[in-house]
Amino acid sequence: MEREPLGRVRRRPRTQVNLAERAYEQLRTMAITYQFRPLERLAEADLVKRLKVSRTPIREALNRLVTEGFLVFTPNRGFQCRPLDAKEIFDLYEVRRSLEVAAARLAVERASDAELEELGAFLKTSRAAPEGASVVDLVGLDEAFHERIATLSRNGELLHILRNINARIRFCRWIDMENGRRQATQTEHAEMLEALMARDADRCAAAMNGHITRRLDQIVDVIREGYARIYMGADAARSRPG
Amino acid sequence: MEREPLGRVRRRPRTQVNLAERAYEQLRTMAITYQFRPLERLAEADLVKRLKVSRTPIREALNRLVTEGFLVFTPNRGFQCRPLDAKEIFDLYEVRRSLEVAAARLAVERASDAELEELGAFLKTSRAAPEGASVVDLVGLDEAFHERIATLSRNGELLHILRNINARIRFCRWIDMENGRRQATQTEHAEMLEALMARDADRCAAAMNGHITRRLDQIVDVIREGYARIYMGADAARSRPG
DNA sequence: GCCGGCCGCATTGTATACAGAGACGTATTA
DNA sequence: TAATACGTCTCTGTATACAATGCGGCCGGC
Repeated sequence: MEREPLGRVRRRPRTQVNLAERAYEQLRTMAITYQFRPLERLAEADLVKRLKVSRTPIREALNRLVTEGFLVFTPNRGFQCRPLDAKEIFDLYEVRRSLEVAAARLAVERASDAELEELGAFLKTSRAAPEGASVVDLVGLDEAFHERIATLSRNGELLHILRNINARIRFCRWIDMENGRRQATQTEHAEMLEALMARDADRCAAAMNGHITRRLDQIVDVIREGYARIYMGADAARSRPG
Repeated sequence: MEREPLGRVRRRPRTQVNLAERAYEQLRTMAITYQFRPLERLAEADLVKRLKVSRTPIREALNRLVTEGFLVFTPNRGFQCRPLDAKEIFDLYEVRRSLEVAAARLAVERASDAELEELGAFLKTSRAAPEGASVVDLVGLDEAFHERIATLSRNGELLHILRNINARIRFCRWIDMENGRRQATQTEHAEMLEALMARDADRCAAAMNGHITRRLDQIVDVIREGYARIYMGADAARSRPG
């Protein structure tokens, strides 16, 4: 009866994408940045009010975040923010190391020369990021470099797992980057690129291994700092007192 | 009014565990064994009838299986069985290899002598499994050996990821094991144990690497066989025509 | 006869109602 | 005063109703 001519925009703006998907992305961001306090209980009714959708999509999103390791779940008690656990972060770094070392070796075999050129170009532009760039941006560039190598490994499953791990340890990487890691990161990335271009798998794997192991060695300090941030204020994850 | 003395069993058997959890386990088993045809659409209404629970717990289970890689999901079209994809299985084997090699190295460092003794005992009893043992049982023993090493790496995240991968490639391992892999498996496991006990990380890593790489080399054939099984009948995954 | 659009049905997406479990406070008793 | 038991209340678990989407069949036009 009130049909419209084709090509017209739909009357109601329409969600256009799942409410569950949107809820997932919002909650995921909050979890990554520790906007929930560790072990804080996430009452579904509260989230209904905050996200303005019903419990169904919210539960769907929460469940997904549990299987991805961002939240924990107890039957009949609901969902909680995961604790910031030193052992867990340590384990994740260790897994990340083994995956990225493998990715480096595979990339040496499988990446084309053109792709390595492009990786070099990316490294160059990222070096050009301003001195005062935010840690969020710097970690973004760092992650991007590593994920590019993983992409060049031509192993989709490896990349997928690595992305999940990266999201889970991102908070710690922000803190680590604040401690003036930028210079060392750049140098070590350059070494990896060189090894890739030289098609030297052993050298590339060793560079990657050392690169990540050095971060791993400082986890305990980073975690301690992380606790301070989380309990200092909601936005502590993002900004550094200037 | 009808209260009971302590220590008595509850009157109603009670579900005792989430319907969602049970639905998850049932559907997961079906997915692992390819009781759904690749790309078969899983209509929620059908599953309601089959599992005798409402759509809510079923959707929860299905969503979980998507994030774990057992199903695929398309918005407004629902859930499908994942395709049996050679590249995906290949990638999973590659990831598995890198994780298990890392686990082997870590286990060399971290496992106690007593734990290695126990691993040896396990290997001995598994060797005693009868000649006519089912492939399901044999693969179970194989997986158990590998997961024990992962446990000895003391890295919970690594173990968790490995378990997921094992479930996703289990179907292929059944087929591989049918092709008379038992003897080689036993020998190679023994070699790994020896290297562990000698506390020789390089040798242990090399043994693990070779062990898994040999399986990887045959993936294509295994997948071809897998397709035949899936399309031959529901129970094809389990039994081998004598 | 073939192509395109329209309509109806089947299926998914979301909200909500209701039931059950657990937590907390209070009152009662030893 | 302390411990316990009970009742209430909040929150989660599940079912179901309703909305919206997409697919397939049917009809009409070319």
